[in-house]
Amino acid sequence: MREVKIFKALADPTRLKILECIKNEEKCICKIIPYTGKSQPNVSQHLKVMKHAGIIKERKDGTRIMIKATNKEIFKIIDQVKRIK
Amino acid sequence: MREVKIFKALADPTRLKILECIKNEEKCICKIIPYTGKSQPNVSQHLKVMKHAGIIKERKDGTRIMIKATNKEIFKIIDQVKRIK
DNA sequence: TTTAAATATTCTTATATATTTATATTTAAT
DNA sequence: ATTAAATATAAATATATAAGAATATTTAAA
Repeated sequence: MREVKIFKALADPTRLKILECIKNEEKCICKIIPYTGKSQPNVSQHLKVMKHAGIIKERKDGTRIMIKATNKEIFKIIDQVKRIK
Repeated sequence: MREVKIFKALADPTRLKILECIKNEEKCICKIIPYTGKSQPNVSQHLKVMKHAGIIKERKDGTRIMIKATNKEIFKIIDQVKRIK
């Protein structure tokens, strides 16, 4: 069930923070790490979860890896959930 | 973080099935149980999770408890996630 | 007021997930 | 070729969540 995988990917504060960080522009992982306040391996794991759910994708830029949302629709969904009720 | 709680409430196949069951009409828990194919205590726990997230509410009708979504917006959100990408 | 139906709670176990620490890999520049 | 920066992986641990089994509670009706 793909929906479940997507909802799970969104059901974590650190991952929502990462998405917030890449909401307006593609970002290097090295920028995402300090934004979340978490360790590098921890952020790496969270990115993996979102990658497997298909909600983010990456692009190599030398040593750096740039992350962006696969589909901007995901931000609308998050906003709708925030506004609910 | 209320969003996280809502996403967690949606991140489970049994709970999505329960929501699907009450999508069009308020339903008695006794109808929801066979629909999910899970045990009564298990369904009771899942309902509790969704109640605490604020996405469903209940109404007593004699011995029965009728369940419905607090806000129909939740179904739109689920549909959007299903259609993503 | 006892009984049966519907539902909740508690306890236990199994599994999944998040986090940390340590180490490995990759790439570009020297 | 070596090194440094960026990132990934692995292993260990802690915590959360799901599910089953047993029992308790509530309510209406007999």
